[in-house]
Amino acid sequence: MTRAATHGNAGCPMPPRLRFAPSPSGYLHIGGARTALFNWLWAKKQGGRFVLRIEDTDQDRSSLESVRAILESLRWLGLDWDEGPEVGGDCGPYFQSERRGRYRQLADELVEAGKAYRCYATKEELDAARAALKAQDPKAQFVYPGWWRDKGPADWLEGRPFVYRFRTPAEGSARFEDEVFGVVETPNSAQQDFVLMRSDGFPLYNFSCVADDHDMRISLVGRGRDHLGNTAQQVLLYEALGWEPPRFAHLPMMLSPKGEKLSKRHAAVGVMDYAARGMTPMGVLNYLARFGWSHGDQEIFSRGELIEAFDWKSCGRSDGKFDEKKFSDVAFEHLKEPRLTSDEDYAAWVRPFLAENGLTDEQVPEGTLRAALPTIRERARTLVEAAVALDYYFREPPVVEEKARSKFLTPAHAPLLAQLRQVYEGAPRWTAEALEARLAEQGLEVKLAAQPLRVALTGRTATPPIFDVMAVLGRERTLARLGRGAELAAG
RNA sequence: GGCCCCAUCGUCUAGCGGUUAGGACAUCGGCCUCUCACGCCGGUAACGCGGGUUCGAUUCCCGCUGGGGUCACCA
Repeated sequence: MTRAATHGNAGCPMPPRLRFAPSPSGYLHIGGARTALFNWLWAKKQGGRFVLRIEDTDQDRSSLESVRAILESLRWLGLDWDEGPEVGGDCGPYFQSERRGRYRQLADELVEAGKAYRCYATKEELDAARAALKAQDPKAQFVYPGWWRDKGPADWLEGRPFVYRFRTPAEGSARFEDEVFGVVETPNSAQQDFVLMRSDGFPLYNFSCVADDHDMRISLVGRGRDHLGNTAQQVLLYEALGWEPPRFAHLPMMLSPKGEKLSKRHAAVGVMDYAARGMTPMGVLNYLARFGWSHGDQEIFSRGELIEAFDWKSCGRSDGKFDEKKFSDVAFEHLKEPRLTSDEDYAAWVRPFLAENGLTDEQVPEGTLRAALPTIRERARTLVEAAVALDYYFREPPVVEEKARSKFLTPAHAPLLAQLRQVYEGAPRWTAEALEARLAEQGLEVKLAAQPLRVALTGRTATPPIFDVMAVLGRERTLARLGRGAELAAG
């Protein structure tokens, strides 16, 4: 039994509950996807539950459109959630905007217990104080002066808007043991009386996060290191509310190649951008998994292997830089290996890209597609490239590149092409080996015949081994294309 | 600036006191070859600096430097 599997005061082993809690203020980017992945992996490995919660407490930045985009990305990645939007669960609602009553109730309880207080200072007053301080000392850091810290109900300005502030203990410190970073301790003196709820009744992150993680019985919170500092405040809140905190696991951050915080400015960072580029979900997941986590020297993992091998203890602690080349290579590895992407899955993944190029499903028989895949797997780094590589197998007639034609389909090649057509018309067996052998039997050299043959059959100078191509095309289409090639060559 | 975190090839990383410091990507040679790829073989390339501890530090401790995060009525 692992520590993480133990939760609750009875010490009885319970399946862990993990969560991913994005704020719907844009699409899902790869950093967020990695956070979701690690939590998902641990839930799968431990037989726990993976909860999806939408942190839409910032009205200005949240949108339903973003919620849809995030759900779409998670589904594409195959990171299914056991509880959350569209699937429900016992701990709902899973949108924070629908849980405001609970936050208000908890905030009032904290006030009653003397752990929080109402602060009637207006934004204007605060801004003025901030400005005054800056005027005196531009480098000074403004902290809330505590105007309402020691006041009580008798001082409340009924009818006026107010925020709830946490009464941070003057002494002591917040301490927790992170699964990745170990013991982290922050003195309370470094903390000011932070706001719990805004005057419009919406909670702030640190408050709603604690309330929901508790109410949703989350046993381990895995998130980015940018939240490491927030954890101290949250630990203080758990103490004030008399709750046992969950375990925490912070992940080192994924930075841009230049070492800056990753953002839209750095090429593609959205999960669906990579889907559009023709990567598979596992290609993306594999790269993300190996970022800040390792398992000996193993680089490539299937979904099952990832679940089997994942462990918070094997996560690193230092931030890393995103590397497009490595990402591309990992994604390629997944396309190349039938062990990682079966022919069946590959066919299903590549069809939309073929369709994008104007090849309808009727033009792409499943049997031919499956037969063609082994010939292009090691030649296509993405599904976009795969669709290009597969094109001539299905397009009738195939597109003939001008440079290829002018080099290998000239009048001088016409007799050879005509001869090749005859040679293969009489071929008794139609397998790659037999087709290659037939050439020598008829006194023709592979070296001399290959390129004209290739261009006549595919319209290109670079393709899989030409006899493999012929085997996939079949006798009828091969002979037809040879005939057409001979005609083109003759002019 | 306060608080917190981090530090091995260009990049992702292995290493958990004694290793010729390993792997992967990238890069540079070569081999294979009907083209293009794949694959294979080989090369270049790293422990930030200074103190300790120790018979011995990449590894443990301290300082420095460097990088990052966070200090909102954002998350």
